[in-house]
Amino acid sequence: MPAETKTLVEKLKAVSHPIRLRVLALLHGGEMSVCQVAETLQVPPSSVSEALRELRRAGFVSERKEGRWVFVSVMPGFEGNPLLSAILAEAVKLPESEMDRMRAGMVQKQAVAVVCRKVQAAEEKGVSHV
Amino acid sequence: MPAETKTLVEKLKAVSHPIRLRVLALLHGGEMSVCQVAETLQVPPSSVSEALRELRRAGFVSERKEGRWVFVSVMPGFEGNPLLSAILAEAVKLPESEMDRMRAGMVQKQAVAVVCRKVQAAEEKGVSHV
DNA sequence: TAGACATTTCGAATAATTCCGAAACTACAA
DNA sequence: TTGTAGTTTCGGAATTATTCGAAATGTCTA
Repeated sequence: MPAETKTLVEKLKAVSHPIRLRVLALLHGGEMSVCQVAETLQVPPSSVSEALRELRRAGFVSERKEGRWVFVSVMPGFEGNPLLSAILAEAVKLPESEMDRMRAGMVQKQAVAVVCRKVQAAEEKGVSHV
Repeated sequence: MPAETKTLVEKLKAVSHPIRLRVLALLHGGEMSVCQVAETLQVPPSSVSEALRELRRAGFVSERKEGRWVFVSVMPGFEGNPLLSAILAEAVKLPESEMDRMRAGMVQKQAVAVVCRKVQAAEEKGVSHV
């Protein structure tokens, strides 16, 4: 199997997944830190990290490190990428993406540090992540 | 998990596969029978049938029965579907799609019945399908 | 009707993915 | 330096996907 196919297949695989699609749609609304994404989607940070790894490999998101935080966003220039644009356009229409955006609105009203500490505290009390 | 997500995820999964992508790219060149696709891609008919089932479920191909043959093609009106159009545009660029198109050119010079009998005969002689 | 043919479904072995807690790693802060 | 917070990697059990031959199904033809 030639290398190029694998590349397109891998890109498509990267978005053939509920959480990864939600992450992509969420980032369409703007840059966020990993822990903000985890809090918004109500998913463990390790799962978000793995989702982001795949999306990064596919060339769909980029990252920016700032201190101990990693901020991720949709790859700059995605407007010129018809495949990614089409996927984003569909992904943001999903009902769970709308819910995620609502929750993101609340999350982003708080400082990054506050959000992330909250997640940690909830986990220590045994609050489950659906 | 809401139904709509599953739908988009399922669509993307349907094309996250080397053979299914090749089938889609091949059909972009025009309608073909299942056995013509199998002969062109050098893949067993049962595998092609399964690939087509997924693509049909995703709404990417449609079929037309004519006697004992089933002719499949890219869903009519796909030009108005940005997601499918973007996927097709990438898929037809793949090197193996170019090779498939070359082989398809030879396959289509012959009558459908001839092509399919040939496949059968080859299999009886133990010629392997890569 | 019997037989050939195109296609689909089934079975089952093998491989790949998914998921999340635990542990490791890194940068900051006291 | 010690601790803490954010992130990533690892382990490995559970689930799901892939593959193709064999068998089943429906259609044509002699």
